[in-house]
Parts: sequence; structure tokens; C-alpha cells
Amino acid sequence: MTDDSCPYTRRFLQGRSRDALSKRERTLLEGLVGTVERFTAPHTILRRGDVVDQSTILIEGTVARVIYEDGKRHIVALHVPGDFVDLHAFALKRLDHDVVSIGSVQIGYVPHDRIQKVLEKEPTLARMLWYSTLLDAAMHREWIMKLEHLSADGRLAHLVAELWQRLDFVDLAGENGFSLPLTQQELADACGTTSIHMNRVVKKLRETGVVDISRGQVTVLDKQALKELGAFDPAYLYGQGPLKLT
Amino acid sequence: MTDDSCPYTRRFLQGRSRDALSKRERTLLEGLVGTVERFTAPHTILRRGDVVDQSTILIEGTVARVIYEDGKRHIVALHVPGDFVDLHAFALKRLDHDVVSIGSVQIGYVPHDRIQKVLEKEPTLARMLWYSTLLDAAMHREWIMKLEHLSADGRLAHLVAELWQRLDFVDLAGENGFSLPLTQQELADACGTTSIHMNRVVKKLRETGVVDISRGQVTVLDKQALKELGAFDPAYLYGQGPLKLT
DNA sequence: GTCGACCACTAACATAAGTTAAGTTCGGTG
DNA sequence: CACCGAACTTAACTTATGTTAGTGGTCGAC
Repeated sequence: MTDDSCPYTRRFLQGRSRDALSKRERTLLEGLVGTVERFTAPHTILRRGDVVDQSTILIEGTVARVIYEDGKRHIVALHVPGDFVDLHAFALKRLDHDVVSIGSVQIGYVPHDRIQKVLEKEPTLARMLWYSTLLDAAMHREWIMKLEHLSADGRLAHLVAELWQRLDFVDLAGENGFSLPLTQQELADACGTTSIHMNRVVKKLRETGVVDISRGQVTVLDKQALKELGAFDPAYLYGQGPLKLT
Repeated sequence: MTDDSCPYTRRFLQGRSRDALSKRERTLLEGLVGTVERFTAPHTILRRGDVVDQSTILIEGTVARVIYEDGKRHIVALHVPGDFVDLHAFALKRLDHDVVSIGSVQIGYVPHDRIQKVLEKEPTLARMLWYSTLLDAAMHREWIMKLEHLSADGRLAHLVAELWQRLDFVDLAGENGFSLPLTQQELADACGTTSIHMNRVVKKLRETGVVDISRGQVTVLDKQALKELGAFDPAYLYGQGPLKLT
């Protein structure tokens, strides 16, 4: 990825917006971002039920979408830089989940009236926005499959494999791993288990030489084993090939 | 719901498209459906990986979206009449799951070039289509929460409560329940458990007077208990109030 | 009518995961 | 340097769920 484009949006759509959009459209995309904000400590950016008139694009760091139920926190989605975290709020207006920052993050806010203008006048860009929410849904479906099918070790392996792939799309993955500021409690919340059991699983995957997760750093020890354990097939990320526009 | 509108589309968007669309737009919506097909036996309508040039709207009956993994079937979504089952295929082109009929169904096919025309010329209708896929994603998120948070009885209770509510939106729910052609194996596939365990759960919910599921018929015995067991709050279905358009 | 297929149902046993209750490491702060 | 809280770690025990192996019922095909 070259950096001839805006730092706020160049990672949009898995970094593929460069290929799919004209120079003019990219400029328009960049113009969507209004204010930019940084949080250095964990912060609840938006709450379930909030009625919003802007959406959030993640520029740097990690944010989670969470649903609290019965006093417990459930992570229903994780985002990497370039993700339009709550674009769905443009049409749905009301949020069905919280949006929380993890570690240090930088986010951009996109006012809904600017999105409205894009919808009216820029069909290609509008299509990209729709596409982005559909990718989100495809990831949701994969998570449902993972939760229905896999036991805790598989779920963690799948999560690691997915994040590694998604970070790789936007040039943020390392050769042997990536940095991940999630605590074991948060990994548990994303895998539908408890922190105690997640600790067992993390230990097991480390000892069996699959992946080492410690001090905010993920080191993949056996890529093949990781994929198999997590039943990971990246097809659902629709990452191969150019974005098709018809 | 009056039946002054097309039988193919009058249940679209939880039956609320009547309120949100003009007469002209409703006529356009009806015109989207090309061919109509009926399957009386279980049938795989579309397969994962298929590249499609039309999308499917469910007119009557039940269809499921399933992902096979490691020889096991996982239901990642269930649809009621009025649902646009695979509208996402318009933008994504390739399916990340199978679409299968359950029991007897009637479906309509919408050619993608007609959707393309709507996008170019009918911003309100286009917005409705986007909205429909966003509702889908919201349900996915709720399923993720349910799978992460609830044990098998809660998952079944949640599933029953959700389907009852969704069928009620389109005037297909009864006073005390609804008909549901899912086998215990299929209920298990939708709740991420085994048919043996699902049988235990069905029996338990029947004996504790929560809900009776037998011979394709769901009879809710204790509405309040059902909602509590399933941690069901219908807010995520965005069913209240008129569709907001800006 | 009988056969086979599919579905509902049950029992006995094995295992993954939740719960409770610690203790330990580690980074930051006074 | 000592303390504190948060994250991590472990152990012992309980429970939910998976697995294997079956039984019986219903219904349609032949």
C-alpha cells in the first residue's frame, strides 16, 4: 500500500479501495472524515441505544463492539484500522451494541449528512459503503459458525487467524504474528468462554507449539496447525482479487 | 396488513415497507421479482461459492442459511416470509454459505440488473434494500451474543422468541405459538449443539411449562419465562415505529 | 402389508467448560 | 523501595454437553 492517499481512509475496505475507486472518488472518501479523536485509555465511545448522526471509522488501534447481558460482556465484533465500525448506524439510527476502544486508538467521525450526499450523487462510492457493511455481516456469520462448531481452543485459533489475515490486508501484520492489546478476559469475551478457561487454552496452544499469546503480542508458531485448529478458510473475507462493481 | 399489495413483497422489511414507501415505489418493488419457484421437499437452492446474478426473496415457508464444516451442518440464519435471503450476493457476488429450503417453500428470484437500476434511480428504495441487509447483520450479532452467553436451553428459548416475534411482524404468528417445520436436529444446528442434547432441552422446556415444540408446532406456555430464559429483548429487530429515512 | 428411512427419544459414559477460591507476576505510583 | 491493582495462573470440584449405542414410532414406497 502506497501512502499517496489519506491516512484516515487508505485502509478502508481491506486496503482495496485504491484499486476500486478513481482518484476523484478517493478524494471524496477522504473528505467524509470530519473530526478525528484519540483515546489512550479504554473508553466507551458509543452506547447501545444511542441515536447517532455520525459514524466511526477506525484509523489506528483496536475497537470492539460489545453487548452486555446479565452483567457479562460479550464481544460481537473486533475491528482493525480501516474498518467502518458503525456505518450501519447511518440507516438504523439506533445502536444495538456498545463501541469500546481497546488500548490506544485513533478514530474519525463521519457526519451522516455527508454519507447522505454520497448516496445521492456517488453510486460507486455508495456501493463501496454498502459492500463494507456486507463484509461485516459475512464476518458475523463466520463467527456464528465458529461459535456453533468449535470448542474453545478452535475459537481462539480462529480468532487469531482471522485477525492476522485482516491485519495483513492492511499491511499491519508481521511475518510471524502481530500485536494484540487484548487481555485474556477480552479474548474470553470474544470466544464465548471464561477467563479461567481462556487461560487454560492460551497455555495449551503455547505448549503445543501452535501460537504464543503474551504481553500483547501474538507469535504464530505453526501456521498450518493454527488454520486447522480454527477451521479457518479466509474465503469469507472476500479478500482475493479486485473489487467487482457489477 | 392489508393485501392491496403484491403477495411477493408485501411482507418485505417486517411488513413495514407499506408505511415507508410510496405507491409508486411499492409498484417498483413488486416489479423486482422475476420468476417464482416452489419446492415441496428440502432442497439446496444455492451453494457456497456460487457466483450468482440474482437474489432470492422468501415468499412462503422457511429457508436456512447454512455453513458446512467438518461434515457438520451449521445454521447461521433462518428466514421468514418477506426476507430478502441473499441480497448481499448482489454486491458480494459470491456466496459464503448455502441456502436451503426447509419444508415447503415458495421463493422469488430478483435479477441483479433490476437491483442495479433501483440503485441508480431510486434512492429511497435503495436505502430500503441496504436497510434490509443491515437488519440481517443486527440479527447475526444477536445470535453471536446468544451463542456466547447462553446455555442450550437459553439458546432454544431465544430462537423461539425471535421467530415468534419475526413471524408476528408479518402476521404469521398465532396467539399462542406458530408452526415451525424444523426437526430437532435442525434446531440443534441453529443452537450449536447436538440433536441428543437438543432433545433433552426440548423435553425440559416442555416439562417446566415454558414452551412445547412438537409435530412442527411451537406452543408457548409461559411467554415471560421464555423471554427471560432466552434473554430476549426485541430491540435488535428494530421493529418499533416507522422506518426512518434520514 | 412390509420394508426402509427418518425422526423422536433414552441411557451410560466421557470430556469440555464453568465455578470458586486461591496465589503469583508485573507495571505503575507514592 | 514498598505498595497496589490488574492481569495472569493454578487447583479442586461441579455441571453442561458431547459421544456412542441403542429403542420405538411414523410414514411413504413398493
